[in-house]
Amino acid sequence: MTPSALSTAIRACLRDAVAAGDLAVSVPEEIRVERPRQREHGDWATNVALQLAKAAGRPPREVAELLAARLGEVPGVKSVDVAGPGFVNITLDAAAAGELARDIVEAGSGFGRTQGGAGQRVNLEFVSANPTGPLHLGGTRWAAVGDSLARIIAATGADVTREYYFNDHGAQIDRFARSLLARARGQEAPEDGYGGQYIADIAARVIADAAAAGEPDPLGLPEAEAQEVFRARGVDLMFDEIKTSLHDFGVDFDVYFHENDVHTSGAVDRAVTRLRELGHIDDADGAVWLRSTALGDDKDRVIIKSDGEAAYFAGDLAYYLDKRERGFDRVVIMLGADHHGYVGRMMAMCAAFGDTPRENLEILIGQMVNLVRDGQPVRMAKRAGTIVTMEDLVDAVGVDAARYALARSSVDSTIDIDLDLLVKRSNDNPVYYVQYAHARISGIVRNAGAAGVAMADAFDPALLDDDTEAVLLAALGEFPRVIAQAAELREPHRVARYLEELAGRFHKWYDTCRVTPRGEDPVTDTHRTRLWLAEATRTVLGNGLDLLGVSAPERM
RNA sequence: GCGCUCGUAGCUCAACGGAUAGAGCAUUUGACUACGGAUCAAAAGGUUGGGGGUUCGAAUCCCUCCGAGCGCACCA
Repeated sequence: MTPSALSTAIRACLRDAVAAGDLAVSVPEEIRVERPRQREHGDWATNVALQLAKAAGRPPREVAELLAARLGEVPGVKSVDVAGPGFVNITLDAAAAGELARDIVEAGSGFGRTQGGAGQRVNLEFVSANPTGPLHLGGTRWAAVGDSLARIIAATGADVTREYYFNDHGAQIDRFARSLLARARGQEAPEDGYGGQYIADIAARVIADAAAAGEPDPLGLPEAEAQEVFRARGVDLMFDEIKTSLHDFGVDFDVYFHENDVHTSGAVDRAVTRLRELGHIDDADGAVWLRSTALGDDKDRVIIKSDGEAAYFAGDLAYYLDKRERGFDRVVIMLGADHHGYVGRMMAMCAAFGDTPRENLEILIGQMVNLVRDGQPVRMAKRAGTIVTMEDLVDAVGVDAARYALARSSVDSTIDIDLDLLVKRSNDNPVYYVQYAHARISGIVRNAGAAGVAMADAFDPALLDDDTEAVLLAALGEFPRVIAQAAELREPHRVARYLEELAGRFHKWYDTCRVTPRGEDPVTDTHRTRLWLAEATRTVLGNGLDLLGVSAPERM
């Protein structure tokens, strides 16, 4: 019996109680069924009695008793207990619980997918790092978390587009170009420019590419033209490098949106016109302003500067409108904590367009990644060239370990990465624990074939009566809800944490229950049925790892 | 000064407002005739930064103080 089936049964019991006049409350639409922390409390528990007690005007325990009496009659329910202030603890028949193993195997890669997000069109923007240098650890975190989140939201039936806002317009790109040019001439990076080996590499490639194409040496051009060559070619090379790094990291975007486009296409003008019609524009001091204070922002924002140039924020306006016009009803943007100051104006903009903040536009703020060496924080600086890049991290621990380590923590917490420690003791990463469980089951399945244990010969869920099996089955049954919750809360780390727990349940079960007979012992239906459970576990581990963009190895 | 985010075991981190706050690493002790020991069993480790409040119940919500990070441009 699945948690959702149990939840439905509980609702039916409560309605019966109301119909019989035993209880005077309105039955909630959704009843939470959760796994108790303590195993002794049964397979599942609900606190619905505690929640209904006040409305019913009865002590919680009395409501719980009413529910327990009816629930005990439901087929598949073995026993029901009332505990503590009014929790209802439920234990299922082994057979009813064990059916889940077959359901999972039959659902295969589809197990865990739901339809709660069906019909939603979600645009998820993440990374969006400027093409002035390679991706650093912060961008790497958003790549891992954002891509996983995209997979998770898609698993709830929503249509998800991954998008990268490519900032190829403005002053920092000019600084990047000047830095390249300076390096190509053998000079120091400008005061406000960028340093590091990659600048030298790219500068050299710009010159080499020009020579290969039979173009004049950029260094021989007049200053402005030379800088333009280094700007255009340098940005392209840098961006290709970023794309390649992301691809190697298992992250591919559906749309790379160029900031330049909103400025050249007239999109900014259209957005301003629209806002003017809606009455949110002020003209003052020769500039055009969004009157965002009226919509909750700290201060009004300049859109068009008094020199006639569009402010950076103008691009945001046009870009948001563009996403909405492309049909996305949910625009989600992941930003680092250093950009949290944008939230106010972005939400005000959303409201100005007549949309609903936090519904049509969501901004997820993630905390920073600190680089640590010998227990001491190391500051990363592009100019000094002391950045640790995505490729450094991947070189140190590999894609799987890197993605997992970054995705298993809530983005609300800053995380510390000690590269030296990771290289030395890469087995610290819990990803190996989860992957090992998957590989171990794969080994079992290989051995089972050789030992003559075949799933096709039998499936008798009542034989899954060991305590470790009840615990494992309960964990397996939670998978769809874990995904749904991770999607709803935008918290991919829940999937990782769940997998660690599931792997733990599996390892404990493995220690207690054999799938293939020992020595010359005969093959029984118990072995065959356990093979179903092993396969079900492997399915869920594999599906879960896939949501994190981590491989599920058959051997390690 | 104002604002946002955060403060949980020695370390890195979990915990829809729920029961005795949990894992991993590190430490200590067991299980190697092992379906893969990258495992399992057990011990130890906490006033959830301090103090108030809300309620059947608070790490979680509210107030306040302390501490940390990050923001507060007609820069991008």
